[in-house]
Amino acid sequence: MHSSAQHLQSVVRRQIVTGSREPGARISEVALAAEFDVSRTPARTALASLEAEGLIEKREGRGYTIRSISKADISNAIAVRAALESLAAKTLAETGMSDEVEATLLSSISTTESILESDTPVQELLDGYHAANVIFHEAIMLKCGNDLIAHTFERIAMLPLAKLGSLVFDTTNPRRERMRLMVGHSQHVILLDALRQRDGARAEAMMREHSHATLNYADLFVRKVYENGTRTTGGGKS
Amino acid sequence: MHSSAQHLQSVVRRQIVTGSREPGARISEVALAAEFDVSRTPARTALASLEAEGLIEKREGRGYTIRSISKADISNAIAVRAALESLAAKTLAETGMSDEVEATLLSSISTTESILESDTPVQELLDGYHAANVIFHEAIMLKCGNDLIAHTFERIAMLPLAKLGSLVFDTTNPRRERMRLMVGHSQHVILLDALRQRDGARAEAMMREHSHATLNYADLFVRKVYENGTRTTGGGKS
DNA sequence: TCGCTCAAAAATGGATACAAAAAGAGGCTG
DNA sequence: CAGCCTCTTTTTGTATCCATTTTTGAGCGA
Repeated sequence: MHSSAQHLQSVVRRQIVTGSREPGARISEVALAAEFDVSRTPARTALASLEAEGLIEKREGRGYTIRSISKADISNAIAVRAALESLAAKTLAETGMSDEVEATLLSSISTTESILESDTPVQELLDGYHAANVIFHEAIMLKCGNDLIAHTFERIAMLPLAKLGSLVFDTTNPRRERMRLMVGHSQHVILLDALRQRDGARAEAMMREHSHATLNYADLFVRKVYENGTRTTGGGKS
Repeated sequence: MHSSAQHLQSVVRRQIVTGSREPGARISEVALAAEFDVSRTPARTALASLEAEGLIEKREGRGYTIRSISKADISNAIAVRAALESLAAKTLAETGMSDEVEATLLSSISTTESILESDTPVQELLDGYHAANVIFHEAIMLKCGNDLIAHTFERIAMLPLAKLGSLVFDTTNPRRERMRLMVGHSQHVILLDALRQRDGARAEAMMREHSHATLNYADLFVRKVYENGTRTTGGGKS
């Protein structure tokens, strides 16, 4: 089922977000085609798609170059995601969520609650929370009633750290991580309550705060990464 | 300098937004290629780009279909645009605008002010205001310091009525139109003031209100269009 | 030694040919 | 008469070839 072009796109995307491909490096159709032993056609398709995702840039007549992600890019991506997500929360609250969405959110919250209450090791804690977190946020973004939000989000989702799947963790400080996750969990609870009461303003404000926390944390994290080289976990399933 | 693919994309885009192409109709690569007497390669590129813009949808194994734009789609697009634009205003206020941006905004405001004070005919009034309005909003969106906002906006800008160039006017009621434009102008003035004072919260709130007015008006307009068939002006330069 | 020009090589955009897969229509069989 | 199977047509995905444009490098001249 995977066409050659989609396979290329997937592989190169992973190479870019994991840093296998140096930012600023150039990719040409011919080079990519030769590297994967396919013709230029799927290579061209893949590069066009990656450009639409914002991972590479097209230089007129000079091929594509890997975008180098700066601290500002990360902050920008989180800010945009926060704006979209708070709009989604507001919309969903005002239009009312379906029983299905409510069940999904509730299930996610139950999961994170039981995970946080248990005494699991850090890595397992992070993975479990991460999975439930993705479910929670995707349910809101994708089922909020404004399809354009989901559409827009998917277009920019591949930018590192903006993607839901790219939440960053500082495994060197388990206690603090656990606390941070508990705060996030409590915000999920409040969000669900606001959605149930169809309180658009409250849902919007809560989601905004929730995203803002992520931004603050990412900012701190980025500073560490750029200065000390701290590692990340909770990686990039697409 | 326009490549064949870009030309196709531009033409078909116009056909779609002007309604030349029936919503729901199918477009295949071969049909499009034959129609414009080009090969399938640029046709494929153009269709892929149009799909990224959200104007057409890809049905697996069944070609592309023209998306039919509903009232909800228009509201959704305006809501997303409002969220992005208020974020842009906030960002620009907090980071501080360059002298160049300030000059642009001031120039736009001067233009709309002189237009509104003069006694020009309706059509000329609308065209003049429209042009200045586009300059004002684009200056904020594109120069706010968050390039992802501009990038994101460009990806969704083609949805009818969400595009800056697609502001709608009800030419059957000139007095009311003039009043509406004056309100918009006054909001521009306030926005510039907030930006100058680097008051992010005020700039954000004002832009939100400004966009909200557009949404309300568009909602009213859409109702008319769908029920009475009122016409539009101020049309779609791309 | 520096700069200019011209040529060659490479890269992109477009055209076409080929294969595979899927949808539709029509006939065949139970 | 209905359901299924098959053949045809349509459509997509991929490979390759051609042309145009750009870049780079070498050589020559001042």
